[in-house]
Amino acid sequence: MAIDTKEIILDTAERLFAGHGIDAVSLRTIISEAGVNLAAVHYHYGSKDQLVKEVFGRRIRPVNQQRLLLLDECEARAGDGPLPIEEVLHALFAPAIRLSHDKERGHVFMRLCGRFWAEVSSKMQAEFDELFREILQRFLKAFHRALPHLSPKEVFWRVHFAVGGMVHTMVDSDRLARMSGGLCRPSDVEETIKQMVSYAAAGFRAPAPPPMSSEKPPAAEQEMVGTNSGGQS
Amino acid sequence: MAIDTKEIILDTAERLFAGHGIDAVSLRTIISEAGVNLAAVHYHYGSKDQLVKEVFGRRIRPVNQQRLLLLDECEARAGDGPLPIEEVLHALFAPAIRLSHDKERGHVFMRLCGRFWAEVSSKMQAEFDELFREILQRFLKAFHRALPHLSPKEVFWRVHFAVGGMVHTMVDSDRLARMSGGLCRPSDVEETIKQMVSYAAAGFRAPAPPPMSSEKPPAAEQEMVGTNSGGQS
DNA sequence: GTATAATTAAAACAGTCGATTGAATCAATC
DNA sequence: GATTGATTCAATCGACTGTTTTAATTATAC
Repeated sequence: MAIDTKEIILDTAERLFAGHGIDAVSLRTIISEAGVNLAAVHYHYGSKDQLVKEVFGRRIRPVNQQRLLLLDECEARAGDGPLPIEEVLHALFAPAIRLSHDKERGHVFMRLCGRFWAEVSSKMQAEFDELFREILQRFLKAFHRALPHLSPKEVFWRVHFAVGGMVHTMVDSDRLARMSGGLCRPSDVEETIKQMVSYAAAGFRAPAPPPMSSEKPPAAEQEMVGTNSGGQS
Repeated sequence: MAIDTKEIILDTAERLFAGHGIDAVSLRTIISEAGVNLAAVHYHYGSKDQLVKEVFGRRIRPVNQQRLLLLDECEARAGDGPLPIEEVLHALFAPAIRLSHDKERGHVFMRLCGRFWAEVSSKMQAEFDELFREILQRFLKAFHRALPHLSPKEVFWRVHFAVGGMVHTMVDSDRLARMSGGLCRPSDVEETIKQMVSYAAAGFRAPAPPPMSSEKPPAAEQEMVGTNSGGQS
């Protein structure tokens, strides 16, 4: 009867997971909302965990592909020169944030992704990490190429903060819109991306905080920023 | 025979919530670990929700008090002059992060706080917001005083990103330590605070992104997508 | 038509959940 | 010692969980 039971389950689960969290949504809530039978979930997906994984994987796979694609293009443009930090950050942020308008229910994905990041069961944590390992490695190198004067430690810290801002935007953008009284409009994707890139780029360019006690002499802080191969402004 | 059943429940719940999440930890897990009776939880706290609220409130109240205290001192030092952005950020970050060393189980609180932020039930969301309303208002004004050239919208966005970095550090610092192969040491509180302040201060000082070519007017909001049962409206 | 497989439906499984009960225990006061 | 109030105990409640089973239905091929 239904157009495609399998897909209806996936769509409904995605919407409910995003709205209320994974643990808070039971299979019965999903099948009730979707108008299908309970056994259909296990018939098509085997278990709730696998359903959860598929709900997430369906969205994140194209996102990560596009991230790598944008990074490839960025590296191609840069040639042997340094990578513009804004472009690297844009390649990291834009595919995830932009998905919120590519699909009609895209804004659902934003909250969904954040939920997964904070709520995924420890059993699935390993698979979850694996989904992002390649992305992390590629972008770590890219950030190092963009800001060679930063030590690997600083790069790790700042990637961490950048991801934090991204995840927080995905999970909590509703609160931002509410608290700002509508001044900030997270539903405006391109504006959101610009804000994220602008803030994170400045954060990445911040001078490294002075070492606490040992190691790392400040050395000559000769900034290599300012001359790149591209003529764009 | 226990020293203080009420407190043992609180401590155990805090530790388990921080480690596995709120929904994932049942009262029976808590009372089993704490060595108390199940009814004791309801006797002392009434319900799981209230236990959750107390677990969080016990830690966050002194943190927010100290935040306001540090902000007061910062404002007193500044007199009528502008507030140093680093000091404002320090007042926001340090009490929460530093708690991780004030108490033995402090690092537990960091993960706990992040869990609450992302996982608190929608029913408790209002009370949760209320806990931070005063803090938000005070710090919004402080940030505006520190960087008067920023529009309120920019301030909101950047507070959002700063909080995101903080929350992410609380939730996911384990992953940072693991992924960086020990290069980053989130257990080093002062170093962590320095990294956070350095990154966020630069982000706050970033030039505002140029306004979009076509500033979206708040025209027609996007309607709910999906098939509904033809409800006329 | 029947045979065969894919899919859906209804019911029950075994387990956990938060919450409640009423009796048992304890400490302090009279 | 008896009384009172606070606390803890074991047992149980009804509801809900993910999962499985078995039967009915549908679609497709013979």
